[in-house]
Amino acid sequence: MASLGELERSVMDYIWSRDASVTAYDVQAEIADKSSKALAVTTVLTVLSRLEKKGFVRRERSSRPHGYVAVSTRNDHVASLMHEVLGSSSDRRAVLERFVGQTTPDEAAALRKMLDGR
Amino acid sequence: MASLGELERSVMDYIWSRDASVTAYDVQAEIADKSSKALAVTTVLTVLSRLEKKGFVRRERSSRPHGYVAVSTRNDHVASLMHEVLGSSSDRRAVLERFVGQTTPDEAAALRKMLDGR
DNA sequence: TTGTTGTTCTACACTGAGTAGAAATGAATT
DNA sequence: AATTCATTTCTACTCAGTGTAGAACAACAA
Repeated sequence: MASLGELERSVMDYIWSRDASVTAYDVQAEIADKSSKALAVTTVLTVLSRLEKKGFVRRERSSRPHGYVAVSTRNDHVASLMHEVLGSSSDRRAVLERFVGQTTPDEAAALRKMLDGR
Repeated sequence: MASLGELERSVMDYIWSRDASVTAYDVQAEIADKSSKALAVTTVLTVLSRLEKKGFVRRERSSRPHGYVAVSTRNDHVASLMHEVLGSSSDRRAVLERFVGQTTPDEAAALRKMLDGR
């Protein structure tokens, strides 16, 4: 799976935090705000293009400053990543064993409740 | 957390599969065998050094062809990775929800059993 | 048609990872 | 001790990915 650089991640974090579509200028402003880093808008556009290529965002070419939206939610993405990591193992059971073993008690409880739902 | 390149991963896979310590020559032979890729032993040594620096292996300098052992088991490592990914989220519950949602029925059953153990 | 705003193309620098030779080191043997 | 062979370290090259942005191009409004 394609992974993200630091700036790419920042951009995705912002896009994930908004559910409407955002423009390069929005992103630029946000980065300037959060990290006191003044990026050229072309830089942001390059990053957004790469994110589109990697399948993280979809671009709306209809509106004039193009709008960008996340393809999947952040939570779905993280969950997928977890499954991907898990899948890299030959013994999934054993890994899950370790995984729940390293889990806090209330998270374990939450997990149990979720599983009961199914 | 430090991640692994493709060759680094192959090397770790091999080291994880053996529980005794291995030498650069062992690794070299294994790679040659598995991937029909003839690597110089210095290449393997470089990779092993990097893995040591990243904390994935420990080096035994006592024996003459140095021995290398994995610092943690593969399963522990994968489980840690999963926790790391999960930790990158702001809403752990929500992610876990998605995670168990994407789980096969028998894996869910296994999970339930593990949780009952605690 | 011209100016303005937004987008694409191209390019450069930096880092991590794959790769390995040259040089240095350690150990065994004569 | 000097020599030789195995092993390790140092250094260096390449390539891809990412951060970065200017120059060139396209779309639109006045």
